[in-house]
Amino acid sequence: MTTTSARLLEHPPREEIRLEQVLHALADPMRLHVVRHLAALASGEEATCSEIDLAVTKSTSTHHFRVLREAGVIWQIYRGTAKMNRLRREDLDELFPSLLATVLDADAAQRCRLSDGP
Amino acid sequence: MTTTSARLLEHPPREEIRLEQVLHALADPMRLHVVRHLAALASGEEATCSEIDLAVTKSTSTHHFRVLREAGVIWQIYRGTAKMNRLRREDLDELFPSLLATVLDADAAQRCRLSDGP
DNA sequence: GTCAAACTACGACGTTCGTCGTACGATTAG
DNA sequence: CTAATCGTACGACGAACGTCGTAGTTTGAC
Repeated sequence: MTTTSARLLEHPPREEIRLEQVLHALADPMRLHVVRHLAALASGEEATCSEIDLAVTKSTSTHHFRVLREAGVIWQIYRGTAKMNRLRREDLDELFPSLLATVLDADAAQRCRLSDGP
Repeated sequence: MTTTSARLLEHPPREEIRLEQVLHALADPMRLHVVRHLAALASGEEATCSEIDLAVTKSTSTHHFRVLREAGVIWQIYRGTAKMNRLRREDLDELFPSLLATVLDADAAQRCRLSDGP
Protein backbone atom coordinates (compact mmCIF):
# COMPACT_ATOMS: atom_id res chain seq x y z
CA MET A 1 0.00 0.00 0.00
CA THR A 2 1.05 3.51 -0.68
CA THR A 3 0.02 4.56 2.77
CA THR A 4 -0.40 8.16 3.70
CA SER A 5 -0.32 7.00 7.21
CA ALA A 6 -1.35 7.67 10.53
CA ARG A 7 0.23 8.40 13.87
CA LEU A 8 0.31 12.05 14.72
CA LEU A 9 3.13 14.05 16.17
CA GLU A 10 2.69 17.27 18.09
CA HIS A 11 4.25 20.36 16.66
CA PRO A 12 4.11 23.84 18.15
CA PRO A 13 2.21 26.19 15.87
CA ARG A 14 4.31 28.96 14.44
CA GLU A 15 3.20 31.57 16.89
CA GLU A 16 4.24 29.47 19.84
CA ILE A 17 7.81 29.01 18.74
CA ARG A 18 10.17 30.72 21.18
CA LEU A 19 13.59 32.08 20.46
CA GLU A 20 15.07 30.75 23.69
CA GLN A 21 13.93 27.25 22.87
CA VAL A 22 15.23 27.46 19.35
CA LEU A 23 18.62 28.64 20.56
CA HIS A 24 18.69 25.93 23.16
CA ALA A 25 17.83 23.34 20.56
CA LEU A 26 20.65 24.58 18.34
CA ALA A 27 23.16 24.77 21.16
CA ASP A 28 23.97 21.07 21.00
CA PRO A 29 26.45 19.50 18.60
CA MET A 30 24.24 16.51 17.85
CA ARG A 31 21.24 18.64 17.04
CA LEU A 32 23.27 21.11 15.07
CA HIS A 33 24.49 18.16 13.08
CA VAL A 34 20.91 17.19 12.30
CA VAL A 35 19.99 20.70 11.30
CA ARG A 36 23.05 21.00 9.10
CA HIS A 37 22.09 17.78 7.40
CA LEU A 38 18.52 18.83 6.83
CA ALA A 39 19.54 22.26 5.65
CA ALA A 40 21.68 20.65 2.96
CA LEU A 41 18.65 19.03 1.39
CA ALA A 42 16.75 20.63 -1.43
CA SER A 43 13.71 22.53 -0.28
CA GLY A 44 10.90 20.10 0.42
CA GLU A 45 13.20 17.09 0.64
CA GLU A 46 13.13 14.96 3.74
CA ALA A 47 15.45 12.65 5.61
CA THR A 48 14.74 9.73 7.88
CA CYS A 49 16.04 9.71 11.40
CA SER A 50 18.36 6.82 10.76
CA GLU A 51 20.07 8.22 7.71
CA ILE A 52 21.34 11.10 9.77
CA ASP A 53 24.10 9.34 11.53
CA LEU A 54 24.49 10.31 15.14
CA ALA A 55 27.02 8.34 17.12
CA VAL A 56 24.56 7.48 19.84
CA THR A 57 21.91 4.87 20.49
CA LYS A 58 18.54 5.10 18.85
CA SER A 59 16.85 6.20 22.05
CA THR A 60 19.18 9.13 22.36
CA SER A 61 18.67 9.99 18.76
CA THR A 62 14.91 9.94 19.22
CA HIS A 63 15.36 12.28 22.12
CA HIS A 64 17.30 14.86 20.11
CA PHE A 65 14.83 14.79 17.26
CA ARG A 66 12.07 15.40 19.71
CA VAL A 67 13.82 18.39 21.22
CA LEU A 68 14.15 19.86 17.74
CA ARG A 69 10.53 19.19 16.95
CA GLU A 70 9.21 20.60 20.20
CA ALA A 71 11.29 23.73 19.77
CA GLY A 72 9.74 24.19 16.34
CA VAL A 73 12.94 23.68 14.38
CA ILE A 74 11.90 20.60 12.45
CA TRP A 75 8.75 19.04 11.17
CA GLN A 76 8.31 15.28 11.49
CA ILE A 77 5.84 12.88 9.98
CA TYR A 78 5.57 9.15 9.81
CA ARG A 79 5.93 7.57 6.44
CA GLY A 80 5.56 3.84 6.77
CA THR A 81 7.97 2.60 9.39
CA ALA A 82 10.18 5.57 8.88
CA LYS A 83 9.89 9.03 10.32
CA MET A 84 10.70 11.80 7.95
CA ASN A 85 12.26 15.08 8.98
CA ARG A 86 12.22 18.51 7.41
CA LEU A 87 13.42 21.89 8.56
CA ARG A 88 10.66 24.38 9.36
CA ARG A 89 12.52 26.90 7.32
CA GLU A 90 9.60 29.10 6.38
CA ASP A 91 8.23 29.35 9.89
CA LEU A 92 11.62 30.15 11.32
CA ASP A 93 12.44 32.67 8.62
CA GLU A 94 9.14 34.36 9.14
CA LEU A 95 9.60 34.62 12.89
CA PHE A 96 13.33 35.19 13.05
CA PRO A 97 14.59 36.41 9.70
CA SER A 98 17.92 34.93 8.68
CA LEU A 99 18.54 33.37 12.07
CA LEU A 100 18.81 29.89 10.70
CA ALA A 101 21.11 30.88 7.87
CA THR A 102 23.31 32.89 10.18
CA VAL A 103 23.69 30.06 12.64
CA LEU A 104 24.46 27.62 9.86
CA ASP A 105 27.03 30.01 8.44
CA ALA A 106 28.56 30.42 11.85
CA ASP A 107 28.72 26.68 12.22
CA ALA A 108 30.32 26.28 8.83
CA ALA A 109 32.84 28.99 9.60
CA GLN A 110 33.75 27.37 12.87
CA ARG A 111 34.13 23.92 11.35
CA CYS A 112 36.32 25.36 8.68
CA ARG A 113 38.41 27.25 11.20
CA LEU A 114 38.84 24.23 13.43
CA SER A 115 39.85 21.85 10.68
CA ASP A 116 42.17 24.25 8.89
CA GLY A 117 43.96 25.34 12.00
CA PRO A 118 46.50 23.16 13.79
CA MET B 1 42.84 57.08 44.15
CA THR B 2 41.99 56.81 40.51
CA THR B 3 42.87 53.20 40.57
CA THR B 4 43.33 51.24 37.39
CA SER B 5 42.95 48.25 39.51
CA ALA B 6 43.72 44.82 39.93
CA ARG B 7 41.94 41.52 40.08
CA LEU B 8 42.01 39.62 36.86
CA LEU B 9 39.21 37.74 35.18
CA GLU B 10 39.67 34.90 32.76
CA HIS B 11 38.37 35.35 29.27
CA PRO B 12 38.57 32.85 26.44
CA PRO B 13 40.75 34.18 23.65
CA ARG B 14 38.88 34.77 20.44
CA GLU B 15 39.96 31.56 18.79
CA GLU B 16 38.62 29.49 21.63
CA ILE B 17 35.11 30.86 21.48
CA ARG B 18 32.68 28.12 20.45
CA LEU B 19 29.37 28.54 18.72
CA GLU B 20 27.61 25.97 20.89
CA GLN B 21 28.64 27.80 24.03
CA VAL B 22 27.59 31.14 22.64
CA LEU B 23 24.19 29.78 21.67
CA HIS B 24 23.81 28.18 25.04
CA ALA B 25 24.71 31.44 26.73
CA LEU B 26 22.12 33.27 24.68
CA ALA B 27 19.41 30.66 25.22
CA ASP B 28 18.42 32.03 28.59
CA PRO B 29 16.05 34.94 29.17
CA MET B 30 18.17 36.48 31.91
CA ARG B 31 21.30 36.41 29.85
CA LEU B 32 19.55 37.61 26.75
CA HIS B 33 18.34 40.50 28.85
CA VAL B 34 21.91 41.34 29.78
CA VAL B 35 23.07 41.13 26.19
CA ARG B 36 20.20 43.29 25.02
CA HIS B 37 21.10 45.87 27.62
CA LEU B 38 24.77 45.89 26.69
CA ALA B 39 24.00 46.00 22.99
CA ALA B 40 21.98 49.15 23.53
CA LEU B 41 25.04 51.00 24.80
CA ALA B 42 27.20 53.07 22.54
CA SER B 43 30.27 51.23 21.31
CA GLY B 44 32.89 51.20 24.02
CA GLU B 45 30.44 52.03 26.77
CA GLU B 46 30.17 49.78 29.76
CA ALA B 47 27.62 48.84 32.36
CA THR B 48 28.04 47.55 35.88
CA CYS B 49 26.51 44.27 36.92
CA SER B 50 24.13 45.91 39.32
CA GLU B 51 22.69 48.45 36.95
CA ILE B 52 21.41 45.65 34.75
CA ASP B 53 18.45 44.70 36.76
CA LEU B 54 17.83 40.99 36.92
CA ALA B 55 15.06 39.85 39.21
CA VAL B 56 17.27 37.38 41.02
CA THR B 57 19.70 37.42 43.91
CA LYS B 58 23.21 38.68 43.49
CA SER B 59 24.69 35.20 43.47
CA THR B 60 22.50 34.17 40.61
CA SER B 61 23.34 37.32 38.75
CA THR B 62 27.04 36.68 39.20
CA HIS B 63 26.49 33.21 37.84
CA HIS B 64 24.84 34.46 34.64
CA PHE B 65 27.51 37.05 34.02
CA ARG B 66 30.12 34.37 34.39
CA VAL B 67 28.40 32.12 31.88
CA LEU B 68 28.39 34.98 29.40
CA ARG B 69 32.03 35.77 30.04
CA GLU B 70 33.20 32.17 29.80
CA ALA B 71 31.30 31.72 26.56
CA GLY B 72 33.11 34.73 25.16
CA VAL B 73 30.04 36.92 24.82
CA ILE B 74 31.04 39.66 27.22
CA TRP B 75 34.22 41.20 28.53
CA GLN B 76 34.44 42.04 32.20
CA ILE B 77 36.89 44.11 34.20
CA TYR B 78 36.98 45.41 37.71
CA ARG B 79 36.79 49.12 38.16
CA GLY B 80 36.93 49.92 41.83
CA THR B 81 34.28 47.96 43.65
CA ALA B 82 32.28 47.65 40.49
CA LYS B 83 32.63 45.21 37.66
CA MET B 84 32.15 46.62 34.23
CA ASN B 85 30.68 44.69 31.33
CA ARG B 86 31.00 45.13 27.60
CA LEU B 87 29.90 43.01 24.68
CA ARG B 88 32.70 41.33 22.75
CA ARG B 89 31.12 42.59 19.60
CA GLU B 90 34.20 42.62 17.43
CA ASP B 91 35.32 39.15 18.38
CA LEU B 92 31.87 37.72 17.83
CA ASP B 93 31.38 39.52 14.55
CA GLU B 94 34.72 38.33 13.31
CA LEU B 95 34.01 34.71 14.21
CA PHE B 96 30.30 34.57 13.47
CA PRO B 97 29.35 37.42 11.19
CA SER B 98 26.03 39.02 12.06
CA LEU B 99 25.10 36.33 14.55
CA LEU B 100 24.74 38.74 17.41
CA ALA B 101 22.70 41.24 15.41
CA THR B 102 20.46 38.51 14.07
CA VAL B 103 19.76 37.11 17.50
CA LEU B 104 19.06 40.56 18.89
CA ASP B 105 16.71 41.27 16.01
CA ALA B 106 14.97 37.96 16.57
CA ASP B 107 14.60 38.81 20.22
CA ALA B 108 13.22 42.24 19.44
CA ALA B 109 10.79 40.77 16.94
CA GLN B 110 9.58 38.23 19.45
CA ARG B 111 9.11 40.79 22.20
CA CYS B 112 7.20 42.97 19.85
CA ARG B 113 5.05 40.09 18.71
CA LEU B 114 4.31 38.94 22.24
CA SER B 115 3.39 42.35 23.57
CA ASP B 116 1.28 43.37 20.60
CA GLY B 117 -0.64 40.16 20.51
CA PRO B 118 -3.33 39.25 23.04
C1' DG C 1 -0.45 -15.36 9.65
C1' DT C 2 5.16 -14.37 10.71
C1' DC C 3 9.19 -11.60 10.59
C1' DA C 4 12.24 -7.74 10.31
C1' DA C 5 12.85 -2.75 10.29
C1' DA C 6 12.16 1.74 12.32
C1' DC C 7 11.15 4.18 15.92
C1' DT C 8 9.07 4.83 20.96
C1' DA C 9 8.18 4.55 25.94
C1' DC C 10 9.88 4.20 30.19
C1' DG C 11 13.02 3.99 33.73
C1' DA C 12 17.69 4.55 35.26
C1' DC C 13 21.97 6.93 35.75
C1' DG C 14 25.21 10.74 36.51
C1' DT C 15 25.82 15.66 35.07
C1' DT C 16 24.72 20.25 34.44
C1' DC C 17 21.70 24.06 35.30
C1' DG C 18 19.35 27.92 37.70
C1' DT C 19 18.35 29.38 41.97
C1' DC C 20 19.09 30.61 46.73
C1' DG C 21 21.45 31.95 51.31
C1' DT C 22 25.25 32.79 54.08
C1' DA C 23 29.73 34.04 54.79
C1' DC C 24 33.59 36.29 52.86
C1' DG C 25 37.00 39.62 50.16
C1' DA C 26 38.19 43.96 47.74
C1' DT C 27 37.70 48.80 47.19
C1' DT C 28 36.42 53.43 48.21
C1' DA C 29 34.37 57.16 51.28
C1' DG C 30 34.47 59.14 55.59
C1' DC D 1 40.91 53.27 61.34
C1' DT D 2 35.49 52.12 60.25
C1' DA D 3 31.72 51.57 57.39
C1' DA D 4 29.38 50.95 53.25
C1' DT D 5 29.22 49.09 48.55
C1' DC D 6 29.90 45.68 45.20
C1' DG D 7 30.72 41.47 43.98
C1' DT D 8 32.55 36.22 45.09
C1' DA D 9 32.80 31.49 46.95
C1' DC D 10 30.73 27.68 48.51
C1' DG D 11 27.22 24.60 49.48
C1' DA D 12 22.59 23.32 48.91
C1' DC D 13 18.47 22.16 46.36
C1' DG D 14 15.24 20.57 42.78
C1' DA D 15 14.73 20.53 37.84
C1' DA D 16 16.33 19.54 33.41
C1' DC D 17 19.61 17.31 30.42
C1' DG D 18 22.09 13.57 27.74
C1' DT D 19 22.87 9.06 27.74
C1' DC D 20 21.81 4.19 27.93
C1' DG D 21 19.18 -0.41 27.89
C1' DT D 22 15.15 -3.09 27.62
C1' DA D 23 10.76 -3.93 26.26
C1' DG D 24 7.51 -2.41 23.44
C1' DT D 25 4.40 -0.75 18.87
C1' DT D 26 3.61 0.12 14.18
C1' DT D 27 4.34 -0.84 9.60
C1' DG D 28 5.53 -3.28 5.32
C1' DA D 29 7.21 -7.58 3.17
C1' DC D 30 6.84 -12.37 2.80
